[in-house]
Amino acid sequence: MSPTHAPAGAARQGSLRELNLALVLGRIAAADRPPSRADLATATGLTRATVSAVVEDLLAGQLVSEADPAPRAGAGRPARGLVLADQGPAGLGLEVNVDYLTVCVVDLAGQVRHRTVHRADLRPVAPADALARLVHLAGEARADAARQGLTLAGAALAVPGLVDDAGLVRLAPNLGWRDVAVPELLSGHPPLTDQVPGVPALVVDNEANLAALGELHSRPPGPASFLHISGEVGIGAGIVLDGALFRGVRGWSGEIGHLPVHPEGRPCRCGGQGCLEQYAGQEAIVAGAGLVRAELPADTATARLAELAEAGDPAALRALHDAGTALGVAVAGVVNLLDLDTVVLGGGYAPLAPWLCPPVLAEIAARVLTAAWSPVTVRPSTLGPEAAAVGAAGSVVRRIVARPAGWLNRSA
Amino acid sequence: MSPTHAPAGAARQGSLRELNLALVLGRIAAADRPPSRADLATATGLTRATVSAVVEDLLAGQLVSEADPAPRAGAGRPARGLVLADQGPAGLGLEVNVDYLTVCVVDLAGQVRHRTVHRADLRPVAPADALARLVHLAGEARADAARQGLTLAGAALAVPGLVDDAGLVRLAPNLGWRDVAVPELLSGHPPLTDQVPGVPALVVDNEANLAALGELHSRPPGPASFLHISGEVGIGAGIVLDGALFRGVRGWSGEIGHLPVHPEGRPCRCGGQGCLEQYAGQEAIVAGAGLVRAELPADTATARLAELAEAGDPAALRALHDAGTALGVAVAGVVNLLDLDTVVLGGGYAPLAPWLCPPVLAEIAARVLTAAWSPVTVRPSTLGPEAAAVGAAGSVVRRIVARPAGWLNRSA
DNA sequence: GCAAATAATTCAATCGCTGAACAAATACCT
DNA sequence: AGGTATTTGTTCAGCGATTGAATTATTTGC
Repeated sequence: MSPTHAPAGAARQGSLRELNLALVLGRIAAADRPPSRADLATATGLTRATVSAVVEDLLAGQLVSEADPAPRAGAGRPARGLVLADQGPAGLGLEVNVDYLTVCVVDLAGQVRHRTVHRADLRPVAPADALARLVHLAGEARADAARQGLTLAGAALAVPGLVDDAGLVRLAPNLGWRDVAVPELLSGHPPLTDQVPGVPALVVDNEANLAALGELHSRPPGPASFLHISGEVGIGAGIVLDGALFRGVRGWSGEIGHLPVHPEGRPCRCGGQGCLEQYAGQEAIVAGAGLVRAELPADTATARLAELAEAGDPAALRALHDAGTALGVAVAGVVNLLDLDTVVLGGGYAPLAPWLCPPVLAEIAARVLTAAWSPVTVRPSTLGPEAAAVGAAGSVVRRIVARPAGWLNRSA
Repeated sequence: MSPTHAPAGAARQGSLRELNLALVLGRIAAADRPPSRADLATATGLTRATVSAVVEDLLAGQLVSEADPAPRAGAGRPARGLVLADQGPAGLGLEVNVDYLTVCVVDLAGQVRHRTVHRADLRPVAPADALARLVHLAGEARADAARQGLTLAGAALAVPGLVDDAGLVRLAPNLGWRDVAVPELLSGHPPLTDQVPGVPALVVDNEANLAALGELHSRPPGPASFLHISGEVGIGAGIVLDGALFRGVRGWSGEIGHLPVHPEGRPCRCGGQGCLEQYAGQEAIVAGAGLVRAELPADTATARLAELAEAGDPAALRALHDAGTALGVAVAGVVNLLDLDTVVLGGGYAPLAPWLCPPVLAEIAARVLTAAWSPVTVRPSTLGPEAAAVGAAGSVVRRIVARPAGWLNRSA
């Protein structure tokens, strides 16, 4: 079952065009300046004739459009720049979290073209009702997208929990969800998006995974391999290796919160002992800072911590240092194992990064075998709290960019 | 820098044939019975005409050969079975370790066609001299291969240490090597193998990585994602994800030996504290069992431990249990992070597996969040102590199977 | 206003896959 | 024993996609 990089299927005549469509479109997407057909020809190694034919297909399919001629020095016929279309396919990103619902639409270029955040405590809400609200918001988003000339080609939903390949949410502890079959609950509602071959109608994935994807495709493009840690009540990690999210054998990778950092330490609700979550989770930091969590709305806990730390509160500083140290121990292990050079602190960790990074870096320096030769960067996420929803929508459009043939053949 | 799965280069006319050569050859390699051209056509989705043309190329290039017609029930013209050629390209595998040198030749089918083990204490030998001995053994291997109709198409060298992309051994502590530029030291010697386009003349890699590759390609084929742990004096891991070795950003992945298992515990020679190696490395087990390591040749320490454990020696059993527990803590963290379902104990751990597996499994059961839904298998390596050399040679032939066009175009 | 330069398109040639017809070789049936 | 059904493998015209050279298009510099 492991042909080791052998091509997936038969290479027929049409595969050539599919590959070159993806190649050319990928170059247009990756370029920092609208390239001309001639630029693309030299960049890809194809002839200008082929590039022209490929671009014609892409133009007809509303995947790219011609930009105004970029000013260029020297003689010669001016080039016509090609950019990703701002009309055409777009991705729908959804997120259910403890205290908000988010819906957003991202176009091919990665621009957020629509965004709704609906604040509400979702814990007492039944999953079916929460999803119904989401469907309503998604309907509005779709209408707004249509007004802007965008077609929703697929959707992705971020959930703070363990998700199955089939979209079954096995366990989302902080949301109180257990064995929630999302596709099934959605089957009574109108479809969220149009149907496009090669693009799944709805992908359900872990919030941390999708946030990592958002980071991967943010501008400027991040590194191809990194660890993205979302610190909320639980701690999740998205692992991006060689430009692709690594989901694990069953799609449950990234449970860094249950990495043992003190094997004989505090018992954890997972049944283990000394898990990272017990030392660097939101509750642990809040308690360490002497705050009473019950008095704080969940979404303001980290803001309050940042305030206190900013003001020099010793208990808060101490709590953040301890959490950073525990996090650093776990991260050092991961870096030793995977040889990553970048760690991104996201979610609730992002605003606390100024206080978390130093102890994390200290542990890395002390514990990573190769730290002397290859420095490890630890930095906060560049995306805001909606990273997961944006990453979800982005994963849809990245799929179209990576394999545009499906979109182009949608009506045929 | 992250085109996210975009094809590497331009898809020209010839790419089609290259892809289909790889597709068909991969099927032949993966089949458990010699397939006919018709079988391949249905399996790949290509037409029989195309398969015939592709197979003709493969036959001409000595990559496959026709087997005697396999007996088949029913009417019809008998099929001609296709098997990987036992003459043609082969891979050269080399290993330098503390107390032996190994050279072996593996053919396309994965059969070991030549093997030499040269026992000697390599620690007092200068790297250049050790490599010179290896070159001599490789020359004999090449001659033997030629007598068997095999052409060496590339070589891979396993080293117990951190290796650079360029073949620079940064650090091999137990061997006493530091910044050894292997390709440079070899440049004065005659070439180890023939030159084949697309196959590097010599790959230098970590022993644990290559042992994991050996496991991946062993018969019967293992899972596509697993963790292979080589327990020697140091502890190294090879991480195989989706059928490919994950080498990390700089090629230094797998340093599981320095995963912190007791962050405030015993100091480690890496500068950290409480690294796994201090609790589950060979020295720790030997000391825990009350043995004096200096009195044992390095290569007999594990054999002696296994003897004692077999005999029920309490100190040995206790030492193995403690080591297994520490190993289990580390493995549980890795499984939580990567969601792997198989862990292979190799190297010095293989003979000790009967005593190590139970505590490892116990820690996994207690600490892995998803253990209830997805059992994790922990088993000893099926390959012997020469796993790394065999894996090294195998990596060469797998590369040819994965991209046969290079071999076929070698003379053109 | 003309030549040089660069961009993009057109077109015959070529390569490799497809699909159908055909040839080859065996088992089953009468 | 002979004929038919069945399956394997090959041959060949057709076609889609890329190539490379020639051609057209559009601008700068002299």
